[in-house]
Amino acid sequence: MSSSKKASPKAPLRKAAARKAKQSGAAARRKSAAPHSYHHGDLRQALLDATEAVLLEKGVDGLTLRECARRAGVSHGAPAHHFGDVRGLLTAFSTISYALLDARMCAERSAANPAPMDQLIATGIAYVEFALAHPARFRLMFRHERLTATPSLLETGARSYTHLRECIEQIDAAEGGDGTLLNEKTALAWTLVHGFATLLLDSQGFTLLVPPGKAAVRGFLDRLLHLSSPGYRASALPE
Amino acid sequence: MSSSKKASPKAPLRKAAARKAKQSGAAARRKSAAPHSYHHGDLRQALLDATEAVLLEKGVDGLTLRECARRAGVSHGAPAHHFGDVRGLLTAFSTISYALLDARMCAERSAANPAPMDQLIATGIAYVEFALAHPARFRLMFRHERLTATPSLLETGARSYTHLRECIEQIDAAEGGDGTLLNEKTALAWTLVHGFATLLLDSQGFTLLVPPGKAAVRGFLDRLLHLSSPGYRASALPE
DNA sequence: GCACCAATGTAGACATCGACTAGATAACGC
DNA sequence: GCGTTATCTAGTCGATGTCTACATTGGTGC
Repeated sequence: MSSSKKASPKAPLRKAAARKAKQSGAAARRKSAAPHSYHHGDLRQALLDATEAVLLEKGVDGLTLRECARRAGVSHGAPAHHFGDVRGLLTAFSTISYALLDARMCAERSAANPAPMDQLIATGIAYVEFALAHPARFRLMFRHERLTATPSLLETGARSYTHLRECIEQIDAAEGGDGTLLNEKTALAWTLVHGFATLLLDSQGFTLLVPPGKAAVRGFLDRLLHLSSPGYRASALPE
Repeated sequence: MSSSKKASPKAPLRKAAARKAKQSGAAARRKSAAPHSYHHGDLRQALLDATEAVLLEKGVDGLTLRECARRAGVSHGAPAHHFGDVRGLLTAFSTISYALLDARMCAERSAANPAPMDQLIATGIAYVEFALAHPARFRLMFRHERLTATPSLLETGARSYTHLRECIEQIDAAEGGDGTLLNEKTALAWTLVHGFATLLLDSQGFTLLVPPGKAAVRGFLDRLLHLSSPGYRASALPE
């Protein structure tokens, strides 16, 4: 609080609340060493961090631009210089979220058995577990009314489809398929993982059907995805 | 406009906009024959009608209590007497929407072949076609942050699950099943129809995979649901 | 060094929103 | 008729998104 800087007549509102959130992180990120400089230093990232926090606490509908600005310790007008309007902030946040989902899928596929079906299972599990780990993030990613379809959003958003498509094609090739019905099979796999994730998040009735626990959810989805792959039909259900 | 009633000093704002929306309908619904009575007569229904119109035009996020009041031709505070707050209005609207979905499912099942699998197909098609016919309605039904979990909402909302469950049980019985895995099978069918409907509404990438046209969508979903029913696996995919 | 400029942040204004309140009006039971 | 209750109006409040004018800063060119 003992600032060596000159006392501004307007007394900028860089309050304690700003550093309370990400004390060392946000402060260290600033270009200038002064703790109360007029310029934030990395407001863009601070606003994205605040968005994540607000999204966690209050959901998509509870998020406001002014609240994010408050948490970042800046005035309510500051975000406009980085994101334009609230749609810009949410679009940037969604783009990052899609990239996180892509990274999660890549990691799960790398860790999984290279067999085509195991790759599909890993991809689907990554999709569902991402949704369960980041519910508000996942919901926002499909709220087009509050997003702007920028090229980078569309490109990043298409990657999850690409992962599924690759797995389906590998399965088809491994089974000696002729490449027909790839659209249908991809749509089926996508429908399964998306419907599963969405219902787990948004339908309490559905969760009663699915055994609780992460491992059980994995097993359940595993069975669903096996069902959706023709080559594995015979061993899909024990009945 | 030539009102026989005494001129109120406060000049109520029952403007032309009110009757422009549902001229004969709303006016005829009023208990009193006076076109400009202080009391609306059926404001509750008029607000629900306005909600549907706004939902169609501007989506769930664009819906405003004051806008609904304007379209119904009443002051912004009037809706509170019928729905409490905006959550009350949306909850009532969602409850009606769930009832419409239930009615649609009942109708499709009645019109379909009584064979268990055909019953499931009909139910699933009703689910998806309802979502496509009433996108904003369908999206609102799963936006729990803006709804209140009233008993009637929960009860009405559970009916679509009941339909699916009944079909799955019938299929299991027809196949001489032992009743095991009913939860899994119901979850699978629900996942399919919900994921399919949700992706068709919220993912432009997904729609590219599905052949356009109502009949094609029906056929596509038909195949997906056949896939999900073990007894029909052998004839599911031509490959 | 230094003046200038674009980027960044502050502060205030405005229209609109949801919610609340007090009071006006109408409908209904007695 | 009369009182009670339901319904509706109008005003208010705090909060929000967006816009504008202005302040501050860091860097660029000279």
